[in-house]
Amino acid sequence: MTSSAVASYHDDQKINELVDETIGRVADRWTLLVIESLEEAGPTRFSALGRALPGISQKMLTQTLRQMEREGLVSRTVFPEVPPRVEYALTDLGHELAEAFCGVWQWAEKNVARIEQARADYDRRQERG
Amino acid sequence: MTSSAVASYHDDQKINELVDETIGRVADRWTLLVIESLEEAGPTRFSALGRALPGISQKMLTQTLRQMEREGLVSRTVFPEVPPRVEYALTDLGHELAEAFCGVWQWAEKNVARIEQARADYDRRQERG
DNA sequence: CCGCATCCTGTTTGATACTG
DNA sequence: CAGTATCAAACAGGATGCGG
Repeated sequence: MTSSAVASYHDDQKINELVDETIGRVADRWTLLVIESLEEAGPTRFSALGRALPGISQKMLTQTLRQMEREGLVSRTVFPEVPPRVEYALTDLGHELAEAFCGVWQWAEKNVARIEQARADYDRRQERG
Repeated sequence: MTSSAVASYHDDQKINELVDETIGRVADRWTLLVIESLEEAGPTRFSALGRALPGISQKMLTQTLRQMEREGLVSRTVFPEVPPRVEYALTDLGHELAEAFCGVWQWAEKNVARIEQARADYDRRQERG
């Protein structure tokens, strides 16, 4: 914390709430996939992003991008052309988040088999019990 | 995200879907808080966990723990006593996930101010435009 | 003490149609 | 192309009461 304000117990509480809230927004399904896609492909236009995220609706894509823009994770650039073109890109903050999520992503990748196994075991136990 | 992670992503769509699904489950609000709480406090019983997570309902706590148990993130131990006692603890897999999430947690903690600022800027821009 | 079953409500999401 | 508007459907979540 770089804040010059007095660091009190209550400040810590407030910060934890902010952290929780932030993670809650950022840990969203589509947000994660958008981050991944932009990190991988660089600046991408709206329709291309939609194609890159199978199953997302236009509405959810718009909503997700707006929220991410508000959080400062992506930038939105409108090109005054015909037909219109809008490109989305990760900001520095967004890029740093992508890197932070790397650990979770790798964990998931590395442990897919263990998780599948755990589910299978659990479900089998349920069927019997 | 590392290039190897991205490469794997391209290599196997099935695994990617599993990874997405897994992250979707794990990125859940209560799941994160439960992981944090168990990582910090060690094995904890149901009611104590409820007290440690202000705002969670009994239903959501049960639901979250069941799902985590199914994914192999927590273990559930019933002590045949009167009154009944049930303790939850992180498995190795759960512990590793907690460590992986450290990066995201630290990112959020470190950037609370930047995000707040980004939101304020965005909202101000909206008011004008 | 633990936690499942039920009911009920508010939010989230998808489909569709329309605008600049 | 890049959205917005609207409506219905689906789902998450809370409250309550019961059972092991």
